[in-house]
Amino acid sequence: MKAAPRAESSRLLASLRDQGRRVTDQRRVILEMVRSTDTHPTAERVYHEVKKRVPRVSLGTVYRNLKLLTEQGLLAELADGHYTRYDGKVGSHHHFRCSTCGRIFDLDEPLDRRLEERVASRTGFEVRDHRIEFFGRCAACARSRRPSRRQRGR
Amino acid sequence: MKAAPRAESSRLLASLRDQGRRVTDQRRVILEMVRSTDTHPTAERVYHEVKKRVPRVSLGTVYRNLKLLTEQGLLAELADGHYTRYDGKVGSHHHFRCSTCGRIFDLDEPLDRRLEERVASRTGFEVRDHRIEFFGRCAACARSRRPSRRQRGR
DNA sequence: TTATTATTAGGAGTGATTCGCATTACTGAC
DNA sequence: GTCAGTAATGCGAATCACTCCTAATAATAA
Repeated sequence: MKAAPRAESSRLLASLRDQGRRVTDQRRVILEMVRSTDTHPTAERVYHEVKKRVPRVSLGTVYRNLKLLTEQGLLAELADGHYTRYDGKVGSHHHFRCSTCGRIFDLDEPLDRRLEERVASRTGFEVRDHRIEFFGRCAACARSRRPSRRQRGR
Repeated sequence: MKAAPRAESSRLLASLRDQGRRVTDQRRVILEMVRSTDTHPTAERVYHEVKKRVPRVSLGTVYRNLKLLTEQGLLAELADGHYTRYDGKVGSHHHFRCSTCGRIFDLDEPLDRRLEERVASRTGFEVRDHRIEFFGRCAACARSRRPSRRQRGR
């Protein structure tokens, strides 16, 4: 887990306080945890990580706060079949999903807004955003011919 | 529901038979139902539609067959938060998701394979496919300012 | 410090999906 | 056509991610 962008997280949490919400340890640590990694963790995984710093935290609290933080735009959700994954990187970006090990990688491929305009003019829809999901095998899995680490794990 | 592409479905089911699976009414009707619509139905919705033609069908059978047909590549799955949706259009194509009414529309925007090559060369991953998801409001919802039909429905 | 009230822990509840198993019904061999 | 073998079904029970309820706790404002 990379160094947590604490200052940035504090600023974000301050915006919560302005809306009458409170800043608890649980809430702060959950936000920092998700923002400090690019592994798109599930709620269960966030729970286990947060528990290391806040041992009394409950799973329900993790779910509740992930939901709240997502609603507030501080986190993003990623539907992944059985689980919901959370993404600390809130701005538009693309993903690569390894079909062997199941990991999801961030890509820094630039967004092409012209795509949105084209779809908008062809369909008459209001297009606000788009996201590309690439599929295949990540470098590690391609090399080993076996799932490299955790298999389709959380 | 559009006219079902029966002949085509039969051909697909024949490929199942070659693998030692059997072609039952339930299986055939489920495949035809999903392939005959572009509404990306949930299992529950498939169940209700199929029941009209095969009244004794059970929900478990619908789930079992949707899964099987997906594994055989005759259908595709679409993770949609709470539900799994099914797509009878198996080839690569893009989607537009209306954030007001929740409907998912097929787009005929062409695939740009150069994107895949670019990601592959930048990351060292084996890129096999990609899919773009556009977000916004569909024409009907944009017009009415209210969810136009079923709200985030199945 | 105190009052107010959002938040929490923990457990019960929910809802989509899967599983187990007795029964049914394709299919191929005779 | 009959029969054996076995895939598939129906139905209820089980699973599992997630949400909800409630009494207890703790952040905040005065």
